[in-house]
Amino acid sequence: MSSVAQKLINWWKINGRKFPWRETYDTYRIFVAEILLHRTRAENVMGVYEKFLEKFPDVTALATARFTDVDAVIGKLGLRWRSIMLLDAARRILVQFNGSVPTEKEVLMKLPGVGEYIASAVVIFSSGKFLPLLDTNIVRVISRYLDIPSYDGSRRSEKYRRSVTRFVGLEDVRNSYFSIIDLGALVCRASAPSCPVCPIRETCEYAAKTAKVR
DNA sequence: CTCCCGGTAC
DNA sequence: GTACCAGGAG
Repeated sequence: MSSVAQKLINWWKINGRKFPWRETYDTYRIFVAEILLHRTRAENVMGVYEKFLEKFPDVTALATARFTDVDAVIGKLGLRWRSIMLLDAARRILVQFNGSVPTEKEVLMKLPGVGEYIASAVVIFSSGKFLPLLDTNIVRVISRYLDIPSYDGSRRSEKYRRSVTRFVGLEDVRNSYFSIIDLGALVCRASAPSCPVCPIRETCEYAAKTAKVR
């Protein structure tokens, strides 16, 4: 394992966030969580995730629900169209896959509301297999650490997809990704990053630059 | 590329 | 008031 990945995991074991959707390997629960986390702060998802599973414990329960009942639970997260697509996706999973969420990325990506990120996330977090995963947090961490300019399309950039491997320990892909995401959310924040407490500051280009300016 | 969209932090 | 959020669709 690269030392960067090792440092991130060590840091994460002490400072990482505990979310219920991180404690399961169940594809349905992970699928639901990733949809809810779409462009939405994890802290805000916390409140509705448990309630959602209580109300819709499996694909069948969700697929046979009315839109208004689904919207009543997650509507306050915004992005209403994703509620519509989530319900649509559940119905397709029930009919086409007999109620079990697909575990292949290409199949997942055909579902409404599921793109590159969510499909990869479901595979990674349900199986522990490695796939490149790039969200807002991860892109920001990589951008700063390697001093690569980031733009809106960095998520699909081949350069970024290759760079991810330096931050992920293949022995523990799940927790490794959690550690990068948490670093981006807690330390390497979009505004006012706390470089002094960062576990990988010693080899970070951004930290070196800002230290020089100071 | 733009828009989505409410909640929260600043 | 503005920026930002575990992205995806048109």
